[in-house]
Amino acid sequence: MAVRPQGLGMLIMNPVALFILYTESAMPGSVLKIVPPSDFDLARDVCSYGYFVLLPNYWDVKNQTLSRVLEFDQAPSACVIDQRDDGSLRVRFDRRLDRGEQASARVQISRMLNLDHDADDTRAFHRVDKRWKKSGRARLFRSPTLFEDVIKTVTSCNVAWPNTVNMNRRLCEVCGRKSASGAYSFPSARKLSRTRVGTLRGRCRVGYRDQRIVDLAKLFVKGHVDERWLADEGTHDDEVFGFLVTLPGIGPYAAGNIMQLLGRYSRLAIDTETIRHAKTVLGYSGSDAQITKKIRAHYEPFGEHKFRSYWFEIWRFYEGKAGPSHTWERDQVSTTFTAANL
DNA sequence: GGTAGACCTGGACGC
DNA sequence: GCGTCCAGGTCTACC
Repeated sequence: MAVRPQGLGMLIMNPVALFILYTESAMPGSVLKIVPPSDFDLARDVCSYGYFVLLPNYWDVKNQTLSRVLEFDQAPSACVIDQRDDGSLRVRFDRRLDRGEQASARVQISRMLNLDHDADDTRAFHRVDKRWKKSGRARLFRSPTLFEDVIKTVTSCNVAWPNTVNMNRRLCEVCGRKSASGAYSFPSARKLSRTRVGTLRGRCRVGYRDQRIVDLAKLFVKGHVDERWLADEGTHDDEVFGFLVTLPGIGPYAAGNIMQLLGRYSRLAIDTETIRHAKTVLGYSGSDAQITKKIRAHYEPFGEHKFRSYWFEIWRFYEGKAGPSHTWERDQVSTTFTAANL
């Protein structure tokens, strides 16, 4: 990959740019090759959900690569992921990984890119909703860990999108660990379980979410959130939803969103954005309660896939306003992401 | 079961 | 530059 010249001023102003230049000009670390399912498309499948613009994720529009820092027991490591002409993924790290770390990296990347979701899953979705067959959309981007997905969801509740962007940036900068290339990881559950609520409020600006984030982290550390059970096909969606709403800071919207991040698409995550979508795109009117009822009826035919049908409708609306999502510059998207701003 | 108000931040707005 | 208002989902108290 070619080294792209960048000004020193940009490096000073933008630590992510520093990371990109470093990783593209000198990759002293491990390189992994991952063979994804045949229908996987890095640009389309990364740029499919808003979390791809939240730190520590960084989508490099020019190079069409995903960069971020992954957490390992000993030390974090930054990586850059690109897709080769043969469809395989190349993952370059900023330091050498031992065998255990390489195995962990594969698990984290597989979760993040939804690589367990194979072509059969895609076909099943497209049989129910043919609108996305041509584009191939079926996967939704997520985090390397369920914990990060849960915290990102909590930081997206009751705030405008720019605040969510800032909270995640500060969580990484204040509580994350620095990689060899200078970029920060997303803080682990263990780290946040030991972080003072005053730090979260004062430095990360998470507001009243401070205690809830610490409590959530403690639940993860103590093993009270069993991802294996939550992701198990034998566990009914109602059981998962019922458990999630017992977690601090998780209400009906957040639980519905976490369910899709677990690969369970049978429920909607209805928020003000959904209502806006229903009014402006679907043409519904009435009180919020009436509109919510219409929304549920509208997506009911999509059954087990209804969240994806709903989400890709919203995503198409955003792309209609702002262009293809793989061309969205993070700083631009940080301030103009919701339909209210588009 | 339904509803009202508090929680907290940051942007928009008026002065 | 300052003060005020508002949006956003969850939680708690109350009816």
